[in-house]
Amino acid sequence: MLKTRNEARSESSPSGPLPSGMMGRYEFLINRPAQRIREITGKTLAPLKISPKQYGVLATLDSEGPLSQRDIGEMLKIDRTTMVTLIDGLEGMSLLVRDDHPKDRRYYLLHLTPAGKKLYKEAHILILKAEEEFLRPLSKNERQTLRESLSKLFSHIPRLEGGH
Amino acid sequence: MLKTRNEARSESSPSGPLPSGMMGRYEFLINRPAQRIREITGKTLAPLKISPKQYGVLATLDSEGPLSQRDIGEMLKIDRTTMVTLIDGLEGMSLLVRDDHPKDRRYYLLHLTPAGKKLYKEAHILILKAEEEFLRPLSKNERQTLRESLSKLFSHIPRLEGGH
DNA sequence: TATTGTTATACTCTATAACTATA
DNA sequence: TATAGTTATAGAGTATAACAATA
Repeated sequence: MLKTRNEARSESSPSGPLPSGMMGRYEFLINRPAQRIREITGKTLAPLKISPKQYGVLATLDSEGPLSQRDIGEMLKIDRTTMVTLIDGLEGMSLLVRDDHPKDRRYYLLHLTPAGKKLYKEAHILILKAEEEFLRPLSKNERQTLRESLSKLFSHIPRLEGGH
Repeated sequence: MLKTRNEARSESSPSGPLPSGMMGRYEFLINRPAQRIREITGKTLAPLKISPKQYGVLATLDSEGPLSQRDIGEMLKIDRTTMVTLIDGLEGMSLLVRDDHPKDRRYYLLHLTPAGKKLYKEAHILILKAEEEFLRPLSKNERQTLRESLSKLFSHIPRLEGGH
């Protein structure tokens, strides 16, 4: 009996034996690659001591900053209370500063420090390598088509679904 | 200032303003749709009082059963200890039974009860509707291409990455 | 009264360690 | 010594509620 199972395991796909009843399910097909790229991204960024979410904050400030914590949270779909810890970490590493807003003292204007911009650039290069590793099974054409389909799915997700 | 932000929010995509620095990142593009289909699937199955993971167990047993808890866990990448609670729930709803294995008393052979098969069929229909809702932005061709690309990514994920 | 940021707390999900019974 | 299942526990991640300062 053990032998039977080992035979089934022996030389199938790298992911091991898969239930045929699940192979057609999009939720199944999309979630494991999603988990996989989260893993790869997390490991890739680990040497820089930032998390994938923190990379997202840096990238957002680099392209859109300065922004308030709320603004970033809305863009990246990260809760206000989660943002606090995230920004605390980045501020502690001197990658960004919390500037007072001149007109409305309720919120900050976050912007990257020179060190923050520098680290973001390094992180960006690592992220591209992580993507390359993730996408390795796909041709250039397949990658482009995948990106377009994911973008369509992404942009049709309603905001505030069960929201705050 | 608030006005500026509200303008930026006013009539963009349903997902709201997005950071241009993140729009090209596959991790970003894949994870939100992945989270979205988890949400849809969870809500869709809620009336049947089963979770998406439990649906996975039912589907796996329907197509591959009988199996041990370990077998199912390996196929669906669910930890042994998580399996216990999952199976407890399904057994409590009389959707499956834990039969003793005739040769090796260390493990069970799980198989669906008639009620389990019936509920699985109902759940399957709901799942197809959930997928339809999720995939609505894509044409038939795009859906097929997406499935193929995700399948390739899926099947190239190495087993036991940081594993047990 | 509403909003930004903060803190404390709770909850969900999952994994780790230790145990049992079997092999 | 190894494996299937179980239990208790701990951890990561995130959300909820209440609060302070400000508008």
